[in-house]
Amino acid sequence: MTETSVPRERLLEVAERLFSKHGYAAIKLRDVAQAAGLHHSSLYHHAPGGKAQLFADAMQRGLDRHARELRARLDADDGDLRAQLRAAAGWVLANPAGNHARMLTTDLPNLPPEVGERIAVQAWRGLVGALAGVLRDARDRGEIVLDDGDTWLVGGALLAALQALQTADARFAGPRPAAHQADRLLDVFLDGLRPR
Amino acid sequence: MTETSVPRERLLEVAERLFSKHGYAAIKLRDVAQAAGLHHSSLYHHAPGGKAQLFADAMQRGLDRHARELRARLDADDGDLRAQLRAAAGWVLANPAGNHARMLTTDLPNLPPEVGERIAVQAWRGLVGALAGVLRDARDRGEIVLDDGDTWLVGGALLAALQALQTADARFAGPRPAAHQADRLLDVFLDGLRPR
DNA sequence: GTCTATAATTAGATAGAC
DNA sequence: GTCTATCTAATTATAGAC
Repeated sequence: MTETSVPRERLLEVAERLFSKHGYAAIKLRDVAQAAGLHHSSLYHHAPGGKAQLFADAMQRGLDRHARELRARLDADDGDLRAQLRAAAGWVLANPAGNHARMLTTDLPNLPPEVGERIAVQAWRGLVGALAGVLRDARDRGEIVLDDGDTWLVGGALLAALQALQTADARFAGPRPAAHQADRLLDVFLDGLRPR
Repeated sequence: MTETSVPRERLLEVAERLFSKHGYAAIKLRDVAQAAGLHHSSLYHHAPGGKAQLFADAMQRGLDRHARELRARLDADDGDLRAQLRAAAGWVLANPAGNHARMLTTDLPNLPPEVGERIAVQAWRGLVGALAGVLRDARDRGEIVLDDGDTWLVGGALLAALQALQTADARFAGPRPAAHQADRLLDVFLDGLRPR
């Protein structure tokens, strides 16, 4: 049983960063190879299936790590929904290149359908599913009111809104730090816009 | 004063549809030309600056139309925030290829900085700004509570959440129609998750 | 595991006829 | 305004030496 190769790990890490930031079509194999300190022909040793397989392997590895990191943050603040959502927001804002909507709609169609489908499910379960889980727990504790059929809907909306905030931050955010805006966003989700 | 050329309009319409759906890097000039019924070399007559200019012209034209359509829907349901937001949701769900976050983060960096910046501002003003406007109006009518500095934040979150819903719909939505889920999402924005 | 060399194809772009 | 023809460079991929 061989250990996981170190160069392969570094290659996948580099590939994940580039593909996540710029998208599948924009990144060329030479870009990945140069960033990893390899000749582009060497990539075919690690990913015999070529660009599509390299992308799939890199994204699977990245999504797995993302899900673990998010889960860890959510579990660390157990018992209070607001603290959990704030932890989730912190995670999103700390991850520079997160654009899972683009991955789903624009990148995955470049892969064989079964592979793309598996990655889409992995992304959805690991990220939206984790948020849906804490929402369900809070509902069970009586903190919030939420139908079982809507936990994924609200979890997805939360993730999308936070990633949009992260995207917009550099260009359009006001003078206040992103973390403060995320807090304000959580206020809206928890208390609503209408006066109480 | 010449009238706007018809073939040019159709070309821009086709280009906007393809670029919006698949992104700048994935669409080749030959794809656009074929869909428009032209030889790819003919594109340089309409966009002498090549692919980047064709993309910029197409997106500017598309964003202008989007802003007008959204504005029309918002103005049609004047006087009630919920009806206005429902109209906005209907517009988002009716537009198959909307992924403005990807355009901002992944597509625009392929353009000259000034051009990309102008399009980014146009997108933000026309879409998020329109939503921020109806939020501000509702605030002034006393329907909701919202700081002036947060109208754009909440407008952006609304747009992102609705587009994410549209994205997720085909693959992960439950049995209920997207319009119903959009309604439920508006409930959360208006009333919050916490019990009242 | 990595490289050199090379093939095969694709893509953006230009010149010039009609 | 559109086409044919052509060019140049980039891109994915493979074969085989080390």
